[in-house]
Amino acid sequence: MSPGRTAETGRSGHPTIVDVAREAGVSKSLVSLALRGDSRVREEKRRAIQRAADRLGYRPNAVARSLVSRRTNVIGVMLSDLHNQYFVEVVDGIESEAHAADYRALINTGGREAKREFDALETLLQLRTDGIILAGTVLPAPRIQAAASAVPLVLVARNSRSPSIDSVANDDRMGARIAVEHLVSLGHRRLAHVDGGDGAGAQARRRGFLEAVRKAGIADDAVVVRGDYTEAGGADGVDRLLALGRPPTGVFVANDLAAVGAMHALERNGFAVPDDVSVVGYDNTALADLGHIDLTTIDQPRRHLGATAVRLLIERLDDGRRTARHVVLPPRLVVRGTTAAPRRTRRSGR
Amino acid sequence: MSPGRTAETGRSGHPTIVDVAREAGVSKSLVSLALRGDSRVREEKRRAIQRAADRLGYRPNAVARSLVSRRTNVIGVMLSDLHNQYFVEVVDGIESEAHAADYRALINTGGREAKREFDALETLLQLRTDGIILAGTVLPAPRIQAAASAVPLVLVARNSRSPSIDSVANDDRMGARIAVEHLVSLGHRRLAHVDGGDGAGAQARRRGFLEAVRKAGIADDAVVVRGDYTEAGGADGVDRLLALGRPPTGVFVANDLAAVGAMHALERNGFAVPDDVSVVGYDNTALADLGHIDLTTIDQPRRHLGATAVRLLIERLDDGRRTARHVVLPPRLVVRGTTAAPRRTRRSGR
DNA sequence: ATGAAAGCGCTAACAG
DNA sequence: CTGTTAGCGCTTTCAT
Repeated sequence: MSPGRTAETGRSGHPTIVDVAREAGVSKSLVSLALRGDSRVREEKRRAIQRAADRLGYRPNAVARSLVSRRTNVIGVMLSDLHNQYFVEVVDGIESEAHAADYRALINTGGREAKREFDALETLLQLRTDGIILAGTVLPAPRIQAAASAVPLVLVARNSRSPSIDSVANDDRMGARIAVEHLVSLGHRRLAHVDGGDGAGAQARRRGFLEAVRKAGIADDAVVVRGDYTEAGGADGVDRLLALGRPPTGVFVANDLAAVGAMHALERNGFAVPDDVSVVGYDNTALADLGHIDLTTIDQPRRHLGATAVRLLIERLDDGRRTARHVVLPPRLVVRGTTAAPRRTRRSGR
Repeated sequence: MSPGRTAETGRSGHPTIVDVAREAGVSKSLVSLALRGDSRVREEKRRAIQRAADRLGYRPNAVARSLVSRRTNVIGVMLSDLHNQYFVEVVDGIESEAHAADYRALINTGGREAKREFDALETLLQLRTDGIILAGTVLPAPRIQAAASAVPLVLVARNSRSPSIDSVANDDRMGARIAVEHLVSLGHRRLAHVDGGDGAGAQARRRGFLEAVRKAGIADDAVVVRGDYTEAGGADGVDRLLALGRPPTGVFVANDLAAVGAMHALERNGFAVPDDVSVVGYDNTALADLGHIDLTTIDQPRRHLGATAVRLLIERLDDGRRTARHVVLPPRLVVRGTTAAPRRTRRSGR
């Protein structure tokens, strides 16, 4: 059907470098050099070879190329969970940085199940990806350690206990402190934290909250209730909080999704946000930016997190770094409509 | 450091089949057979070889294996945009179905930019993935056609014009009809549609809306205004709608995100949802299920869409199908809190 | 049941 | 500048 499809192309269907060589009347090594733009091939020949390749619809076989060059030029990314909006932007950062360094990123997910995550990681390992990024994994440390001994590996959003593995994370403790400081500066003195249970970073956020209220001298009026990173977790946390009596005027919730649940529960119980209670979330996901929600939250530099992970890999791959690095990126406050001064403090005119 | 790391492992770092053969005192072909569980290898030998492999930490090199077997056992997935929650669940379906058929799925994204999508697709092609799934791509038809001539390929959420390419999609027209029928059955007679511009499936949804209002005999009171698949698009659409005067009592918005924007705009203009105006979205994303939002919407069987795409691929890969198939999956209504009978029709007691 | 040899498509010395 | 020769790590006849 298509023109120029007359040449034989081997039984695999795809034309190979040998087909191109025959078509152009040169040796296959010359084709190899020419196609990769080697300077010692005469321009005229190079063009002729390129034309022959185009005529045949030749496409380099990355598999064969990788086998001999011993590098795939791909960075494998194992994501625990794509449903978490958070990781999507991390991936953005990974892809653009990888692209800039002439690597491609290939993604895999494990759905927060150790077994599936293990398979996903193993796949990447067998594929001989040049480096691996593990984002938000629930894999046990020894497994990660073992993988890291076979290929450069960096952990995103999980502090590596073993100091030998590269990692890049957000400073969750600082983020929690910033949230509290914001509420305090608004005049709030009675604060609560609906925590993230044992989700990633939840412990650090809890600790940051505690530190900050202590520093502000309002620790006696502060309370932490259990929650998790889901909408229901946030709502339940608020219910638990309200059952304690003496409701706070400001609530810091472990993440945005839970904060939305918390707001809903608050309103259901007759508390207006932010008039009666101010709410601060964490992560600055797309959710927080919805007009309906308009949530004050703590932003993590997600794209930057992803880009940094790639850079760490490349430092090992191309620059020969051998010792581990642990990068911690600072979060930042994004003020929206769910925080305001507490009622009793507000001036009537405003 | 680690025990058993004394054996030589070739200069590439990873032990190979040859290392295992030497360690076990057999030939490399026997190792190859044994490791893949071939029945003509004596059980005793098989175990000895397996032990040798474990001792060395041998891990098969998928690159080498693919080169000779001419298959990679991977399905490449090019996703236009991970930010769209919609695709995430499609991926779930893809991954689980692929896994069940002993394939792995590797994902790539193109960010809705033709240039980047092209690169992503080319990467998958050079990697010689056994099949390719294109989900929500903006790539021009000829490009897709060309790729499809090199490898089995299926389109998700985009009807292939060229009847030679497999596709699986949602019946958007039917979905729109169902939305209208729901509103009509509630008693609404004055309907509007904030459309999705030229987003994927937007045209079909618009057409379905028009068909349904015609069939219900309320076409004269129906209006379509332009919007797009974003929150702002939905809000702007409502503004445009209200500017027309004579507001509708029911609005069908092109997707959930835009519906949220529409609701916000409606409320900003003093219309209560659903008391004054009912709103129906499309896609049934996680957003719609939030307590705060609680949006009536049309559900697409997303996981099923993804799983079907994999099945279509496998039919070609393993069952030798040669002619194209176009699968269309039916959507379904999910009633939540944003739809109710129009005010003037409601009985006072209720 | 096991081993020897050939070769997948490509790159990389090494010669001319 | 260009062609020849070896492999990369693995599977696969084909002998034994």
